[in-house]
Amino acid sequence: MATIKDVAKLAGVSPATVSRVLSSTVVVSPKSKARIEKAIAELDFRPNANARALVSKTTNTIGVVISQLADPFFAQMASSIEVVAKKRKFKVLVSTGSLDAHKELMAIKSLQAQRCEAMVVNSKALADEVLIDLAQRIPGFVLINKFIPEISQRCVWFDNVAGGKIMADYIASLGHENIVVISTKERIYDATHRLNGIRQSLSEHKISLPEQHIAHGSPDYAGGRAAIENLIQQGSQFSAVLCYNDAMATGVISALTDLGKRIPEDVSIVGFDDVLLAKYCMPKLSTVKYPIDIMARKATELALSLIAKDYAPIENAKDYQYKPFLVKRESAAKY
Amino acid sequence: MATIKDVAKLAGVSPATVSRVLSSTVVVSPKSKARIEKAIAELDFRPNANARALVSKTTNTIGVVISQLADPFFAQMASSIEVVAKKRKFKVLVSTGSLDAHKELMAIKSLQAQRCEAMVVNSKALADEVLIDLAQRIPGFVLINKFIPEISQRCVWFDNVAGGKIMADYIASLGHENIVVISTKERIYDATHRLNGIRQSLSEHKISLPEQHIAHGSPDYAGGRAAIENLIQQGSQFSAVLCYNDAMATGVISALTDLGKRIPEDVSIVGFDDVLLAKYCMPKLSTVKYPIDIMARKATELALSLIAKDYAPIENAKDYQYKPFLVKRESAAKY
DNA sequence: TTGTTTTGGTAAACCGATTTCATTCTTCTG
DNA sequence: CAGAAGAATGAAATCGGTTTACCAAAACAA
Repeated sequence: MATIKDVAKLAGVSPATVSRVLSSTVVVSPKSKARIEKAIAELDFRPNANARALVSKTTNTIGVVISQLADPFFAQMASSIEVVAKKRKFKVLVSTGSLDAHKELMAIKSLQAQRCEAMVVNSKALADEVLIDLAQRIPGFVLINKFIPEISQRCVWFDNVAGGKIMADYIASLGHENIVVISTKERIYDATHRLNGIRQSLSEHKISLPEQHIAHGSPDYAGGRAAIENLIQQGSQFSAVLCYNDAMATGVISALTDLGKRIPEDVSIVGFDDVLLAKYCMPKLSTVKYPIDIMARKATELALSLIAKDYAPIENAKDYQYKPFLVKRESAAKY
Repeated sequence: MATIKDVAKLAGVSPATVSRVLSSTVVVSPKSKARIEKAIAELDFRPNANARALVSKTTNTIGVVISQLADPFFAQMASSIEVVAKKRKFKVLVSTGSLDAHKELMAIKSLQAQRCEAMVVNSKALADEVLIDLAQRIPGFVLINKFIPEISQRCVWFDNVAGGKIMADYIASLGHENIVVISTKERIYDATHRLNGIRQSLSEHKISLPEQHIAHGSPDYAGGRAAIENLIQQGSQFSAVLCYNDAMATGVISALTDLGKRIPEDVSIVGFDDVLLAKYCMPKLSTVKYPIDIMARKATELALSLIAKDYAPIENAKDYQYKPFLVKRESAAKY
């Protein structure tokens, strides 16, 4: 691939002049400019981004850390980040961290080695102290799924407790009293927060939630199926199922319809997240909205603004909390 | 951030020696090595990937070009690429090209500027000649959704015609004779190929497919709904619907159930792709499998092997064609 | 002891851009 | 027309690593 020197030679000028027309900061005589542009086109010259990064000390790159891309929820997140980044002429480096603290840290360090100036990270496994340390080291570091007081201005987060409350409030308001919860152990923060919200709401409504009414599974279709089947096998009676997420809810629906139950006539089901799936499945899923697209956009803008030269920390250091809301569709009905 | 010189100074050696312990190619005396490693840890030194790329002329980066990340189909593709790349210690740069030829080209050029050595591209809009030219310029360039004879060894592709045939054969074998097709104009290659396959199959079965039995829409839930509603409004009679993809099929299901039709008792529906959704929706979608995960893995391995120093073009230059197969679930039944 | 290897390490060039500083060439002013 | 001011350009330093060529000290052989 041609270098700036090749272009300079072909155009009969010095590399400095070529650089000038590339950045168009200083005036270059029209005739040199024309010759240089011709040479650039002729050689299909494309300035080496690495060389540029080295001298300018900026890469225009944003790093994204998520546990996995295939999950529609994370795909939506990555997509929103990419859209905002592209608008600001930033490139997007994606790195997955699975659910392992070490891998997550490696993913972040790799992005650091690339000199990504901004990072949006969804950390499932790293300890708060590590994240705090990272945030202090990396100017454009933004967390997208949790709130840590020490770095509150870097946190775009979702109120999972409120989400749990909303789903339980809803199902209680429909008159259900025998409720089971399908949770997960894989996304421990989110899951326990949601569960706490559910517990809080149910105790307010004087509805009991015995431990054996809580089942766990992987946070997907199969996990939902398995968990509800377990519950049924051990003889639990229920008229409503509160699920950790929409994918699990579809698993529950499928398991229950296989058993001849009608939804929502026999059993009401509430999901969580409101991914595309929720709108498409049958019956359409009543669920709790997790506005991940808006949050991801916000997180990206925040990360990008943190590294802007004119950035000044906001006086009333606030965090960016997003609230859930109920999306009523067809999977839940009066008892 | 600390540089190699800082480390060298702290450890009391020259940068060259530090570089040696980093790459561990040459032996360094145990005591210098220990001091250097201590200095690296102390300074939290992370070698600048851009500087490395500049001198070593390799970035260990693979670029991914897709039209959009949010679509589960593409998310799966990106995910599979990322998994293989990570295994080979490659970073992943994602760039979306929408459906616009110019934007696609810009996306690719941006990846070139980054000096990505490998690229997996799903091109919806670029002309074949442009792609051929690109493939010849970029050693690790692999196309993932189309076959171009001139660069057949760089094409990982899917036989859409066969896919169309399979779905039509299936529906014909079930005894349906009044068939409508929900297609799209947005993904013109895939769509026309699938349609050709359908036409071929139906004519073999002596089933007619009048033009007014083909409706178009955006390749998603809403597009499927709109298209089938159009068809109904203009009075088409049918017992089976062949859809461009699963998302459209769910739209069709939803529109038809809203009208009181039962699926598959009243109308049979066949989707395409077999994304997660197909398994989750109700009724579960009978569909044609597009093994995008396997294909994406293959494409990535191909791209990576193309740039390996020991790469030798395969003698019997072959392409990498993948075949569809039918996934029978619940949305189609005997007429 | 002297000569030859081997080992461990350094200095300096280089990768491909940007940028500062100096220089040359114009053009304008008095 | 001399001199000053301004416009256009080039030479060279720099960014942070890697690598080559080379050197000194230690180890070994004769």
